Amino acid sequence: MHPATQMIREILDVSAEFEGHLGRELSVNPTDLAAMEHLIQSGPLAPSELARRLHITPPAVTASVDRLEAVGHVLRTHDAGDRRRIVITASQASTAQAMGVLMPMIRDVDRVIESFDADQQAAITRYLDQVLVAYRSHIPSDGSA
Amino acid sequence: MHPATQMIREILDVSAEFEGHLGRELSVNPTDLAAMEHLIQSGPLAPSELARRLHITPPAVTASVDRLEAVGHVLRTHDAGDRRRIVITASQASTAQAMGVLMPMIRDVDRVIESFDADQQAAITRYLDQVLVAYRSHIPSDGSA
DNA sequence: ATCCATTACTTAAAGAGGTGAACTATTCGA
DNA sequence: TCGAATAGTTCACCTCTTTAAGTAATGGAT
Repeated sequence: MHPATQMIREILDVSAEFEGHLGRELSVNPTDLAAMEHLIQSGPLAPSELARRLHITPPAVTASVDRLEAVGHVLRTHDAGDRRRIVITASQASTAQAMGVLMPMIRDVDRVIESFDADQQAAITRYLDQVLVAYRSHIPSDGSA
Repeated sequence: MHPATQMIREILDVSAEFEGHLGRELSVNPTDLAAMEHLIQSGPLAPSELARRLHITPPAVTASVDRLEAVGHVLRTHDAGDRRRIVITASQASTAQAMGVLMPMIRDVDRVIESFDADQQAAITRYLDQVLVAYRSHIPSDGSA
């Protein structure tokens, strides 16, 4: 196995550790953390959308949002137009708290590539893109339809 | 966020999907899959070592090994020298089954870097190494002692 | 040589989180 | 306006995990 391939695997491990750290920081379980990440990344979302993204069922989302709401991490609001619909919003304070952990890490990772010249940066970007392609080619395309 | 940084994040997502695929292939839950991966990667391990690596408690390992043993994925053997100790070994057939999914993916990812010239390969490798360093610098060094 | 503390794993009871099925409220097309 | 569809929730049940207690084996101190 090429050192680069091995390092990608190590990045996966380190990333998992980082998630654990962030989860402890916000005092939430992995599912609730994943929900928070989507809400912070994408803005307010419907429970059904969270269910789709987290690969869990609607009742599990209800439970997750209950937990997050109880500790003030998110807010439930009813959609004005369609009163069946609920919108989940990450609280400002919790978003800031998560950002406080995420941003410095992202900034540092982002900074790494800047120390390479344009040609090297292009190579790195193309490499990552092709790794992504290779990875994806080994995942059966869902088939849930 | 630089495209490269964004792609690393996407690799994390795709990798998670791939894990799901492998788990379905072996018909095991995420915990049991993680155990299998360690056993395949590192060879026979003690339950206590699995507990340490998977960040779960010894009873959870007992349960996991019970499940894996029941479907023939692993074998429990008593250590000859110290009869308190147990050694868990991944079965030959299950290892081959997992390899059948893993190897083609690893091979393809490994192949990606070969299409770059020596200078670019060095840049890619150094980039990944520094990303790893950056990532690690944002993880509190355990502190469980 | 024999205790007693320690180590390694398991069993047991209880808790957290997930799913499928059924329920409630709301919207929308015939 | 009424039946079907949609969105979210409640309910019962199941799986997996943890803490606490139990069992077996080892090993150092006497």
